[in-house]
Amino acid sequence: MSKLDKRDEVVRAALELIAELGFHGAPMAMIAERAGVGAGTIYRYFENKDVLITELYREVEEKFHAVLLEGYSTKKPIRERFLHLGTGALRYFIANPLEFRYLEQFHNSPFGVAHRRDKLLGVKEGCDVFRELFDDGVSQQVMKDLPLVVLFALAFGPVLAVARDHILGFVVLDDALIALTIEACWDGVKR
Amino acid sequence: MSKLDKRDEVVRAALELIAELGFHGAPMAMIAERAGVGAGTIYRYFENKDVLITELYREVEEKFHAVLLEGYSTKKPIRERFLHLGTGALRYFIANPLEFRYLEQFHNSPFGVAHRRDKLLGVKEGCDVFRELFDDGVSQQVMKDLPLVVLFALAFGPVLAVARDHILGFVVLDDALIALTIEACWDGVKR
DNA sequence: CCATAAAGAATGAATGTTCATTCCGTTTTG
DNA sequence: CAAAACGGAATGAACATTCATTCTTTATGG
Repeated sequence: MSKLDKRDEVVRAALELIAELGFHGAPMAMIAERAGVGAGTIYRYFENKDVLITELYREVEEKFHAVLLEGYSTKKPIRERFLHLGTGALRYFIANPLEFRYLEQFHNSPFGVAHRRDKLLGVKEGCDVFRELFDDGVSQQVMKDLPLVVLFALAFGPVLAVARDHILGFVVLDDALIALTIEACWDGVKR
Repeated sequence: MSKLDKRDEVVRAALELIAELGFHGAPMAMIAERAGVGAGTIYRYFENKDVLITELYREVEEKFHAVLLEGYSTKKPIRERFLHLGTGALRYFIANPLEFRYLEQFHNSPFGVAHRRDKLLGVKEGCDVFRELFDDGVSQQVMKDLPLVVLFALAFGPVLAVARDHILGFVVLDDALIALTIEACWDGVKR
């Protein structure tokens, strides 16, 4: 196994175990075993568990943003852009439950709050796509005149909630239902 | 301090510390100290930490439901009922940030998933108020014809999201903004 | 009404466990 | 062969829980 393979195995194992068991349910020894690696080896690639967690978050988020922005254009009309991002996000979460659960774990943790603060105050790439969409929507009078944060909640609160419910098996979201759900989110933000 | 006082102090301390620091950031010793009580004393009232956590959840949820149902009547029109529950919930969360954070902690934990499953399958009092509202809304063709779970997500996903943002200081929700937010949620579920 | 004993409650130091991290002998690589 | 990578036992800190002891309340008898 090459050097990079090992790092990847650690990251994969951490994703699987933390998504399923949470940060505190997934000890380093367990991650090492799942990765087929000695416990000490993890520390050759990550200074400590916090760094592993944060780095893994970065990778998961980056991959998510990349997929989301495929075929996205700020030239298209607001509504179309909104539906693109909404269905894209929901589809992605459903297709990648481990990533979704990991992102949720991260957001509902001390890590998450700090990170969120950075995102809203400073400018983090990926976030400005949303900010831009909502800014445009408001200034073009297509969306309700509400604070950015509220529009964000109206748009993505339901997406996260249904993704969770789908992954936990409380509902089955097929393509038709995904489309209807995102349309309903649009009804929430549109003027 | 009487017997009941001591139990109450433990519950209060646990609420404060767990809301702020999470289940894993709030050791029993710390809860005991904050409660002004010996570490062993907690175990006279709660078999172990899990029981304390679950029992505290029960109490917090019960209080929340009681407040929510003040002045609520299933006789009123759907929209009015929806706005009552929505604004009621949002106001309550904003006025009681500790309770809100605690509920969030609980939901995003292994405890929470089991609890949620029970709620959706079996019938837990308090939950049927929502179920009934959405059932009525759909059958009277006032709401979109979507699965209960999706309607629930559309209605309360945004409420939880903005409550979180308000409590973390990312937005200030006054009465006017609360009303606008819940109206927007209504736009999401209404036909 | 007091003295005394029994029961109940409370305490916090001690225990055992779990875990992140380190250390050092071994293996692989270049 | 030297250097880097690796493994996994060893270490020490943090934590939930226990339990022998102390304190408080209540009951009893004179």
